[in-house]
Amino acid sequence: MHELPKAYEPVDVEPRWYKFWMDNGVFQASVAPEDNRPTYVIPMPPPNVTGALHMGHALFGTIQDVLIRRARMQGFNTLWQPGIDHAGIATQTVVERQLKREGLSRHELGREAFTERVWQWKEQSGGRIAEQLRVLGCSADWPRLKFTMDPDLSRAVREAFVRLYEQGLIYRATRLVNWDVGSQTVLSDLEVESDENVQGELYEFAYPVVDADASLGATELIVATTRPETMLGDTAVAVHPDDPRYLHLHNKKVKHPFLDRQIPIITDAILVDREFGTGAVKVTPAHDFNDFATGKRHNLEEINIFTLDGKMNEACGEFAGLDRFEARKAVKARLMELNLERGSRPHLMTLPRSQRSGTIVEPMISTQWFVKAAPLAEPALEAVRSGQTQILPADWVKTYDHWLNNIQDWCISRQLWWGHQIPAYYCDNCGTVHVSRDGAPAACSQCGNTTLHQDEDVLDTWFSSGLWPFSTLGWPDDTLELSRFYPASDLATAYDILFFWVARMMMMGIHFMGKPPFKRILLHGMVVDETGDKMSKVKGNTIDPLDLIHGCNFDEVVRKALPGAPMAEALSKFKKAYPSTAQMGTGFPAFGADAIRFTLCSYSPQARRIALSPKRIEGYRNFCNKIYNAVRFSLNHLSDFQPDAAPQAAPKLLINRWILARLSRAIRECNQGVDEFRVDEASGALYHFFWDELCDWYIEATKPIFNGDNSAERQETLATLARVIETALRALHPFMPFVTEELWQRVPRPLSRPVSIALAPYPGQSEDCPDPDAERLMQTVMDVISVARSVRTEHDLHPSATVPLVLRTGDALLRDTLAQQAGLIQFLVRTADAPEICPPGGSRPKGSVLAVAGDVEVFVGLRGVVDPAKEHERIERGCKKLLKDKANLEQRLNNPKFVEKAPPEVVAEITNQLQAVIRQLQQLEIARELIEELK
RNA sequence: GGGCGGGUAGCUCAGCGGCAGAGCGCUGGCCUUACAAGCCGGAUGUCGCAGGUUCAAAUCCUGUCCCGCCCA
Repeated sequence: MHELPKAYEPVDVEPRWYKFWMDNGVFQASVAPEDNRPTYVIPMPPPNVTGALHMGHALFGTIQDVLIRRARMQGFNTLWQPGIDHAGIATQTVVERQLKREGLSRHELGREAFTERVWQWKEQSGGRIAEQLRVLGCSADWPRLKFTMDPDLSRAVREAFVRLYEQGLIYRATRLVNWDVGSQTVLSDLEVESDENVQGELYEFAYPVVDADASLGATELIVATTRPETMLGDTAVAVHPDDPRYLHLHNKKVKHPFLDRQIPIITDAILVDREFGTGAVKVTPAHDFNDFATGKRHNLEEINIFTLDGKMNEACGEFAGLDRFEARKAVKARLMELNLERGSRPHLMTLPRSQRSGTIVEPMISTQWFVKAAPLAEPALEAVRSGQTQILPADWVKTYDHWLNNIQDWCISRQLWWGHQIPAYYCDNCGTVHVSRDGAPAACSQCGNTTLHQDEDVLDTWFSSGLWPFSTLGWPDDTLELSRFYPASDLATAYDILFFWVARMMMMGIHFMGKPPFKRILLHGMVVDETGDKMSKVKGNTIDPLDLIHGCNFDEVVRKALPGAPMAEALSKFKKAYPSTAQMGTGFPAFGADAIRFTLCSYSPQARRIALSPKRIEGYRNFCNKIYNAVRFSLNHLSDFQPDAAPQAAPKLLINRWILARLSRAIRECNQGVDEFRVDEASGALYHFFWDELCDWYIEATKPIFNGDNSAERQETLATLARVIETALRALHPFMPFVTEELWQRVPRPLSRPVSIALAPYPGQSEDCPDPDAERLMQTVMDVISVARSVRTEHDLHPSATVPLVLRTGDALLRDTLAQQAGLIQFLVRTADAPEICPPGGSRPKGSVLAVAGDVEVFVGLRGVVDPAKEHERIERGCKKLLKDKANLEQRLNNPKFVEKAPPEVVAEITNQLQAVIRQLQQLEIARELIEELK
């Protein structure tokens, strides 16, 4: 085995091990009939086929990989089902844009040729994200990768559609829907986003009243609107029934100024808010959801005024052919000419925008397919209510309930060419609808006509993703996979797709499989920039995770984050979004996948926003290096060690007992953290153990032993070190798969271990060795050492200078312990000789400074090398703090209610603390006297 | 308008009844044979604001002010 370089270089190491895992089939779920291990299953949220890896993917990839790798090591038959989503609108848009560059449109190409083009594009550039997830270390079962348009998944989609149709849960209806003018398709409610507080205007104009009687009041009705152009589709004007201003107009009509139409004045208490605008509302039933409902109440005509691409249609008279925004100007100009304009004022409003195309969504009346949602929602609610499926963090249950309780029917048809074409066929003769799982029927069931055509539309992409947990396992066939891996164990995803995806999987899973699709739903936050802003191309604050893994200079990072912008501007925006990059020179070094992963794990998953700090990644890159060097040190001593040959007796040395106890504790915390979906606590426990305890204390403590001549102690320590290192690497592996595999392969380990750490047992109860006595005693030893070191530093002693040390305590057990650890103390405090350990009282060592560590008086010999003034300062500082503590404790104890009502153990604890403080104050008094002797 | 988060050290965040914590940054010293991507020390807080409950509140309750998200 070759020498390990001095610093860890992830770029050299990572690709090698990924290949090794793939070659050994480490990630593959087992379908062997005789395999009766319990299963652990995670369906991976399928990324869009158009997508490139972004920090959101890195986050879910990391979290799920931690869960799946630990479960795999724990002996579960694990399946992490990977996949890619065909992403209807997004993909179609990408290819249409490509065609546009060639001067073509999809209509010129025709449906078949266009779909062919999309498939070509998919084969070439789609799905690179799967490759990128591998760079991150994700241990999905890649040979099982599914694409939502694969033939088997398409079959599942058809089957689901037909069954729901047959059950009356899918229907076709003419409704007011959200029309995406940009993509020219209908959208579901969820795909419409609201732009809040958009600066608009509230525009007022007058409708002349037909046969007005001026003696009764106004002869015109002034309405206020934010969309003057929709007046071309007005079929009523509504006022509040009780509004005294308009009583004389009830049952009258107004005249449309541009169209040959009289419009009724109606009274409606639901639609009209008397305080808003003029208290009179124009009603456009075909283009506004509230107006649509009003229209239904009053039987109003619905007049469509727009074409599908957002222009005014033939119903608009002189305005026909204008774009909807031009039409607004034109209508206003004409109203002005006719002297009907009555004013305008600024108005903040909310605009509906397409999540996909970004254009303003137009409500339109249209015939579409819908899923009846309420009957599917009820069992999905019940599954969570009953605990069959658990949502973590539980805060989200309320949101889930609220949405499902108020769910609207789901519009599932889309006017796209890329997607699952709706399996509905219309008779060309009589129009009868036939829904069929196996293609067009030979003849119409009603009239016998043999020419039928299939519905042009495709299904909402989320319809197929809703089937994901079982369509990927072979449904509707009764497969081994389905019986073994459904329902899944955990679903982990960012909270933003709770409705889009999670709730729909719940509904579909329960409906088709009879059981909810997962036992737990784990919702985590979204990665945002270091200042808390959403990452976006517009802001120029996106970071490509691969740039963090492989390293990248900022010029290049910024070129990608804000394409086309001037470099200086882009760079300044980027650095503002990530203040900590100011300390990182000209670019990101190659942090490696492990560092990114550990960083993402270090954030609490329940935080809604995960503010990515590059400096934090650097810290965990350093941690990788720390692990690497700790193992490098260990290997210097362990190269010939073989654990199977060594005696397995429990260690006797305090330091060895202590580290095993601390390791146990860290593993317990880690397992508990992962179990509770607190990967931050889990990773934090291991970090703290490895760095602050294993490296800073244990490894240091082994040095005098390895350099000493006590062979029994050496052997015991070698065995313990080997065990601790190997166990710690296994515990860390789910978080940092690469560095742990790289090191584990070199570390002495039992012969029974498998080929890869990824298959080795995860540390757990079987290796638990609690030892609270060792922890307590070692803590005192550590405190003594820390206190002595503090004294040294505070008195400006050079680190290489040695000092005499006397330790006094009344506790005989402690004296024994300290005596046993004398070598360690000598080494870590740098004392001239072994410290002198004795009971309190008697003559004090001359020329010493006294400090206190719990029940131990620590005398550090400083005669002649120290400034008494400094010591005075140190003592005063200590006194001040102790006196404050003393006052605080006394105040509590002097309160009779506290003594009476607080739990006895709390009172005892406070009493003990007070006594300890008093003792320490007494000792500082002595320390003060000792100053004299320093001179 | 309804709902949900958040406001704790200079920054990013844990903690959610019993002595205010971590990482980074800051700072003093050190190339101590695993690691300077390091080691040994140190400083740092009206826990958004105002009330209340409690022996005890960053933590529970009420109100309030900011910030963010979702829904209508």
